[in-house]
Amino acid sequence: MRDEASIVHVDLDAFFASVEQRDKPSLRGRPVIVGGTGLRGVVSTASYEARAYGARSAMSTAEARAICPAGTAFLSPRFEAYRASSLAVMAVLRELSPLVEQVSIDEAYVDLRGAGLDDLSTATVRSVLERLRDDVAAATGGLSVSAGAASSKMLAKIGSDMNKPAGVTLVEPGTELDFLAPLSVRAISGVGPATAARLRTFGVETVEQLRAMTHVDLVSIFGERHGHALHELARARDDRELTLSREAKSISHEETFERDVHDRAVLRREIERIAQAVSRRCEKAGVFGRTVHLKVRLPDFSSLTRSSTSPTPSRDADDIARTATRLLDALDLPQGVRLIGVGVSGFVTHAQSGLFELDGLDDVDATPVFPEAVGLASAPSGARAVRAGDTTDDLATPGDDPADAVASVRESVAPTVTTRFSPGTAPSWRPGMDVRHDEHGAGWVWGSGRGRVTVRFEGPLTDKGPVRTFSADDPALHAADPPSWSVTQDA
DNA sequence: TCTGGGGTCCTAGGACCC
DNA sequence: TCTGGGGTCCTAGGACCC
Repeated sequence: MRDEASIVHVDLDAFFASVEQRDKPSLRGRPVIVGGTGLRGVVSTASYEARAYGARSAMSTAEARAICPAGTAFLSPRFEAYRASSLAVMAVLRELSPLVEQVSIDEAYVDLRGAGLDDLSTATVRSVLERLRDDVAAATGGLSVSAGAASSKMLAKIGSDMNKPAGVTLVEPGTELDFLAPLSVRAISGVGPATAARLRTFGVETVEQLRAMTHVDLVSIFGERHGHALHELARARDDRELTLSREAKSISHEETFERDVHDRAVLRREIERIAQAVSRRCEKAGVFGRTVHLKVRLPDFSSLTRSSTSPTPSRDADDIARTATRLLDALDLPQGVRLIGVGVSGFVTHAQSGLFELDGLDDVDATPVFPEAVGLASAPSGARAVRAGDTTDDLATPGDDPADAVASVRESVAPTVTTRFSPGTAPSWRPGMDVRHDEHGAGWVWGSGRGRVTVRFEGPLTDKGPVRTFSADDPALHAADPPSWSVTQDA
């Protein structure tokens, strides 16, 4: 917590609806709802006229239709228009101070310590807020913002919400504890419906009451991080600085069906479509992901998530769809599906560089090598790159033993050789490489690490999942008869 | 009137390593 | 032969935010 009110939170009022009213004069003064307009749509933003009838964000559009009068406009969002206005607002903020944290399309923090002001007295800060409100209106054709200034992020945010719309609130330094005391615990960042309900069971509804709970109790009820945060924030202790830039950690897309879907062919087609959208966005962001996520929401609104991490980063739509479909196929879905979503995380900025993180170069000898093995790795500049689809023969200098070639490539550049197996024909088995669980279908063998062999199967191997690891001295690996597996090209 | 879509962060358990 | 504790990675689920 600072000793001056130099953190500002800026929040656009009824943003989406206000943009619509600005752009279409016929909507001004009328109730406007922006959001999903389908059977299962929800309200993103309700104009203040619509709020007068009880419409709220996150309410189902069906309910909003029931309570709003005839003449209410129900509009689908126009994100391009909102983004343009958002950019204009952020530019105004950056003009004031370069220290801006954009939280969402309609919200940002500004650190006035970067504004080059002569002083940070409450009088100065108040006039800065008022000018900011006018500058935003001028830059956006009349959009209205509310702003709060305080000694911390939490209090600035609470402040910006207190006098909406177009209100400016300054929490005077020194008054933080009194300001916070009578507020609902919901005012504290990180207290949502579940935490509030839990606190209510202890008779705690206000921040003042929350302060009476001990640190020990809060941590034991809510866990280390959350419990500690509650204890500190209730006392207005908040030293969070602005996060000026942030890199995306995941990219996902999901869609709710108008009616629950029971047909798996429909689900698979939807996964393909969504994977294409996710793939395009990864491309735009310049990232490749190692983990693919599948999300399924059931008709009872419960949801299932499954994920799969591969040593090989990718953003290829077919790769993503294949993995997500495999995860889907392992689910039993007798009730049908309400929503399906696909996401990617574990980003790297270059395809396949993740392999270097997967496996060190210190255990080459422990790695079984097949002449047919397909290398999947990339090399630092100057070294021989091993591409997907390379075989060990490709890696070998003519006349050399391919196994030596792979070993040398591994030593110099490629930490891992991935080999795909399928059951059937003549085995290329050797000690240390047992894949005798052939009743479970095809799998990948990672010849990785310290005398161990890791096998990842396409489907669930056991109820514990698709991975099994064998240690080098596992008797199964040294059994007399080799299992019937053969190596095939991993396209 | 039934509940969107985009994210982030945390927890807990298991596997594995040291 | 038994025992321990910390750290990392992965997975699943849940809370929260806008």
